[in-house]
Amino acid sequence: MELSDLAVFQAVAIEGGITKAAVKLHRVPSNVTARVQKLEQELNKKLFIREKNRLRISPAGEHLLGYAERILALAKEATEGFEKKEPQGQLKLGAIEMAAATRIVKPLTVFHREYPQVDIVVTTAPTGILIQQVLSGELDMALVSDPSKDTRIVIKPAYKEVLVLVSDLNVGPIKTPKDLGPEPTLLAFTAQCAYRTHMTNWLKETDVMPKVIEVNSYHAMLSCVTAGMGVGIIPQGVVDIFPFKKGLKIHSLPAKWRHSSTCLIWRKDSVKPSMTAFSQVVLGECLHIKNA
Amino acid sequence: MELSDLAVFQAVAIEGGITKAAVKLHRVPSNVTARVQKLEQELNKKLFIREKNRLRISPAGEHLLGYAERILALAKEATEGFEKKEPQGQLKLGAIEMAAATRIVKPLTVFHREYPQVDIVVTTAPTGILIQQVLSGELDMALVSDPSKDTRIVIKPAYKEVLVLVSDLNVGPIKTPKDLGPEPTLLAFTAQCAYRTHMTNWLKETDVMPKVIEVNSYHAMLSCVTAGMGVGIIPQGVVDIFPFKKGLKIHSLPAKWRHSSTCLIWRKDSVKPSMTAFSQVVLGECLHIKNA
DNA sequence: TCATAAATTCATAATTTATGAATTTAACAG
DNA sequence: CTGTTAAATTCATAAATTATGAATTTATGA
Repeated sequence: MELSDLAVFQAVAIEGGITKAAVKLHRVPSNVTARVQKLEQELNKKLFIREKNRLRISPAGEHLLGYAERILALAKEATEGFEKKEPQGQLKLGAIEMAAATRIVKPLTVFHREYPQVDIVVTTAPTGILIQQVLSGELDMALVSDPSKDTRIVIKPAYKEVLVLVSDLNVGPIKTPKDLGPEPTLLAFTAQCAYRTHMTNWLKETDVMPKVIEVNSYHAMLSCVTAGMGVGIIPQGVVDIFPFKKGLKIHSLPAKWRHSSTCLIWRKDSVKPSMTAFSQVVLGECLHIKNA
Repeated sequence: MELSDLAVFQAVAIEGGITKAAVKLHRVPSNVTARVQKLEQELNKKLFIREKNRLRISPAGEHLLGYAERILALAKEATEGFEKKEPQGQLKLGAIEMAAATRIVKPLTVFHREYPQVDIVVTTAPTGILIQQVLSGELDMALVSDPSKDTRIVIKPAYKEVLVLVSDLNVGPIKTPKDLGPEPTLLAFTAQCAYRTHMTNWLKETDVMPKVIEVNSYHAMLSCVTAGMGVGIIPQGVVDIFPFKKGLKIHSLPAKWRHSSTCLIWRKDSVKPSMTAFSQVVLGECLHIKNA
């Protein structure tokens, strides 16, 4: 069964005869007969009742006619709807843990209020993984930290993050890696995390090799820091929303390691309306924050 | 664009490649490539983004994929749903004026309560017209009076009607046509009305030729009779529901002309579930009435 | 550098669809 | 009763579409 079969069948049903349908379809009557017969044979159902050289639709025909109308209408909508620029469908977003916890909340709220018909899916992962997923099409867009240039990808800086070192209250001031002691314990995310890379690069300057405990949740990490398990590196914005921040001591990093840029990225060649709309919301939101 | 094109496209999108789709569809990869390209050319849209000998779905492809899923699901439902015996769709009923006013009300109520998904359309017309419409397929079923046999039609007697002569209160007893006076006025329906035929046949027995006023509404007719415009022939059942029946005098007809049978008819060759269900409701209802 | 994997191109085979002439069947007009 | 018209159908064949397999291209990875 093909769409053209349904169109022929529908024409016969609506026009009420092979000849009239043939005229309407600009085909020859024998062809219309043959296609109806082919359909009937395929479905093993008489679609029309033949009587006195006339056709009358049968109950099975009525059944099919209802579907034919719906199917053909959908097909028409599909072929004609390509130019629609309304955001719709699914929007697959990725974000680093930090952005998912703080930055993404406002734009998500605004976007969903503006375009409730878009189904949003947010997943979190470290920057490296997110970039791969955007490249492979698993994700439409992602908020990542300091992505390296890639000709296939559009990179729009969205938020400036200030990274800080956090420790428990008993630790003295930390200015250089040496201040962490001989074998410091670092609480950090998975190795692909850009912030962790910042931290270890800083420590490498003075050949300090930390013992790393991987904790893939900021809340868990900060709780561990509060409990004196070690130090962590983290954006200031996350500390601000941590409920027990009074138990934390915050240390500035040297200017070289202090900054990080959270960027919105997407593939150059796969842009759909919902993506344009989301980027406008994020970047607009962003300007607003910067200006405030 | 054909359903098979959409199926091929969908397989490529879901399987994530020409080769895998070809395996799934039991086709050769070159064929799958060709069909995707044909679709792309037809729609004038790139459905996939080609990169490094791999395919990734494009925004236009995602758009089409959503429709393809819906269209193919509908097509499947259409081909598989022929055996469904649930009443559904439209049920086109016809009834003579008398049945529409009285008999059909109860079964219609019961049927609609039982099968609310069926769209009922009721039209009224005289018996002769109704039979034609059932034969031509314009109507699925009809309630008509005393239909003559027809091999194409199933006839099920549903109600026994008792016909009576009605006049205003000033008229004396009517036993024979002569009692109507020299040139009586008959209030009646259109000429195709079976009851009117009964009446004129009775009058022919004694060569009385009435003057006929056509009134195609029982209420109007009875009102005219009450006003003394003439006499009418009508089923007892209609008189019973006439609000001003106190203004009417009712005269029995001789046994030969007294009876009429209201029958449910339909074409032998066009039976659908909603028709079976409706006939059961009417005929069951009927038994119930007879037994009471 | 070679082997592998995926998509594509292209010539050709297989299948499907369209056409036109001839035939069948019923309604209708004279 | 006969010829005319109108509709659907049958059938042989032409036209178009779709499927196949061999060869080619392009990127990946050992």
